[in-house]
Amino acid sequence: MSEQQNRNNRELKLVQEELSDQELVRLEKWKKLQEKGIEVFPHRAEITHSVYEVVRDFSGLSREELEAKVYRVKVPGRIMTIRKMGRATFFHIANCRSRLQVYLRQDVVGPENYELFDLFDIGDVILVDGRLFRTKTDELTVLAEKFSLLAKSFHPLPEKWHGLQDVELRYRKRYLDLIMNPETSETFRIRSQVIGLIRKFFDERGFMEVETPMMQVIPGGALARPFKTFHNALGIDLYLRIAPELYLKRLVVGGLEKVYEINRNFRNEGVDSQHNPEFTMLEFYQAYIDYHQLMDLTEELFLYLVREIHGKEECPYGEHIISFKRPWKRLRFIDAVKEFSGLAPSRFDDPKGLIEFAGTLTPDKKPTTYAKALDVIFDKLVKDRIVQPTFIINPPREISPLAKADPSNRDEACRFELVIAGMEIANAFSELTDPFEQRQRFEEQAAMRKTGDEESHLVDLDYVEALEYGLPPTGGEGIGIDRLTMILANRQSIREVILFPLLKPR
RNA sequence: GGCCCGUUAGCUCAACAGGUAGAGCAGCGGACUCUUAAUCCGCGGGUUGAAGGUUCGAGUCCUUCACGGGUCACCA
Repeated sequence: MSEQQNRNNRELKLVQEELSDQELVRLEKWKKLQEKGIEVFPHRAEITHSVYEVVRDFSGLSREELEAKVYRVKVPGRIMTIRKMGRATFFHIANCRSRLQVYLRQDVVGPENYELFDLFDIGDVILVDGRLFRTKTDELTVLAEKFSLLAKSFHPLPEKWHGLQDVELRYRKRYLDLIMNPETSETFRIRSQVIGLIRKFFDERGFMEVETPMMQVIPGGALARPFKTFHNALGIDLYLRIAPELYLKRLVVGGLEKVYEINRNFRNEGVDSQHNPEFTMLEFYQAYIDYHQLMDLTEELFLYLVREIHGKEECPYGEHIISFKRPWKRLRFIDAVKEFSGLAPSRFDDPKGLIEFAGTLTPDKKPTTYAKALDVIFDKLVKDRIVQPTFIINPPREISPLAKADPSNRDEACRFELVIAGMEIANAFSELTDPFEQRQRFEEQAAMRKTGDEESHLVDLDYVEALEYGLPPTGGEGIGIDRLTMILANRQSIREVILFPLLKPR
């Protein structure tokens, strides 16, 4: 049996079992194309430009320039619109970035080829071979001399004017979202830029990019519930990492004085517009600096990103304009709470009363200590009110088990959180390097765990042992890439900056 | 997990107070060689998310379930 017959006998069955009239029509067109001996899914295409490249490289040319010289292109793209007018047809092809008009004339391609185009649909990917010109309305257009099919599309595309609006469909079939909605591909282009620029920034400063375990025996470095899995051959429980922190600091002990990692973390917690179970984190560590120097470095990094991406030192976010001009506000945690919580100053002299008040804000998990009460108040009442980039410095030591205590006030940590648009974007500290103190802090955390605090830190003696070999003074910081991208791409939900956010299967 | 909202043609949306499920785009047929949300004439397309219930009659009211969005709780 020849390959051709084989193909014709293959059952025409799409994943979706009940087909609409439009899908049946497309299957019929596919059959007709095969009968004509046309390769519906060819192996390769000889192209000279992408749609984007045509638009980028030739938009500057005038009608006269395009007439004076022949600019020939072989450009692939997906058919997005078709306007047929008898023996001439205009249509647009697109890639994820740009659109290009094509002019098809019967007298140029011949009656047979012109008729063949009737078997092509909106959504098909085709190759157009022709020369560039400008229409009388001055639109850059390819006058097609040849065209061929690169892939048949068996389903109709969403509506051309409104695009794909259904949020659930946009996430489940992200490819349709990318085809139909230019804002979506623009968002992910920004995300890619953010990550590329971060690499450039740190590489230029002599940092080494590393990868540390995603599967860990003791999930440490943050306070969150982990995902659990099992390794068959070793017969041990493993956890997907909630943070790379403790491994990166082991590397600094090993003499890698400037390291960074951009990778996924996994936290088994709720899903909302700021949380996805897997999310991307940048963590970097630099020996011999403290958290004040980290603030300077952070300002430099963000300023670099926003300049490269937006060409200025600010960007819009929702109703706001976020300005990254230096220096950013540096506000002590306790002062932030006192200033923005709306509570009378005297209430902070009554720890018991404050703990009780904080308990009313989180009835499911009431704080037990003054430090935790302040943390709750900060989260519930303060964070949302901070819009411009602000370093919240020196939070309570008790909620910072991996940070150095401030020598001038042992109750505070040498740590900051960076808040922008009400979101925690970064978290950084002068790393706790004293193995004895680290062990004691772990044990305090273990005690809290016994009293039912599931999110206290686990004791990691292997890590303490690494500290016993000597970790030099080190500044370390984590930056949430998804949230950072939300800010820079002006998107209000984390699902808008993650290509395939977690959804329940249908 | 709690509460609120949503789910109608391939897509975007209508459908009063319970009374024959509609439009635009897309599709099909026809006209049209500079159109661009092309235009003009004609046609087809629905188990109204699922299952029950109330009613003479349910897209609409009630119950349960599924998925999604918002919000609160947990977390970054």
